[in-house]
Amino acid sequence: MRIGELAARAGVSVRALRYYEEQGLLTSTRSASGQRHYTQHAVERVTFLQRMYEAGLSSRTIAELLPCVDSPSAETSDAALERMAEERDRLSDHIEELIRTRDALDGLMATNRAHRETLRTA
Amino acid sequence: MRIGELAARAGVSVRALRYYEEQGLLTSTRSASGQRHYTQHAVERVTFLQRMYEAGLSSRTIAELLPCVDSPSAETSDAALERMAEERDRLSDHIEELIRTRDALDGLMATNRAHRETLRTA
DNA sequence: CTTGACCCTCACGTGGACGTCAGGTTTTAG
DNA sequence: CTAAAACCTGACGTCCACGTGAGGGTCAAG
Repeated sequence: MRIGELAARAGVSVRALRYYEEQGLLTSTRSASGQRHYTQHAVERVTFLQRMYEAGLSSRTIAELLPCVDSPSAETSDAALERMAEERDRLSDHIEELIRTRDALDGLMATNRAHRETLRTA
Repeated sequence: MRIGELAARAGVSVRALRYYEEQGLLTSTRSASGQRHYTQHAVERVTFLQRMYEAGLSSRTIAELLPCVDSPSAETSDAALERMAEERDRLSDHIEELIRTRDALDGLMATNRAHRETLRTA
């Protein structure tokens, strides 16, 4: 498929796909005229990339993880696996922090609603 | 206390505090010479702001929530409370997404380690 | 009374993941 | 065969939470 279709299927912009390639996160074969072509597999690759971005990883960091994704347990993936474990732990900490933040918001909302009840009863 | 001390206590930069004030998220009294002075309460205010930023809220969004924080159940906080509930839900969804991402990373790591075992045994 | 730490207000710089316009080629539908 | 739609490569624009000087007052200590 061409870049427009991949963009539609993966739910991202064409510009984003070109950017991913520029960052070494996504490869494509080129037709004689220079147009990018992708396989079905590219869709899940892009989904994976989106997931990593959402987790707060930078393009550079994602690039460091890719050997681990593409060729499991190759010699070169030693560092990648370590990096992945590192990012996983960072993500885990972040999740816990966000949960505490959600609790804080819940507390604030409860306080407000309690006050509201007080006013209505008075 | 002055701005330097608040920065140290809250663990943020002096620049950040001035920025928060510029965005209407933090107020200060000024001395005759124009220097900012804060009360103890400012420390927790800044901590709250940091928490909101970490949750992915923008300055504008945080500003919309503040009436709810400052004067619980005032007339003006109706919209604020609704906004807060909205952001809480958004945060909750985000947390779940991050957990799925962590699971994905765990799966990748497991696959890699399994391959590694296979290679060692062979 | 001077030195050094701290404070002030502009105001431009930064990094990252794209958005967007320019100017041109290629593919597809009719 | 033609026009629209889709694609290409630069390259500058955007947003946002600050970082970072520039240039100049302020305050406690010696």
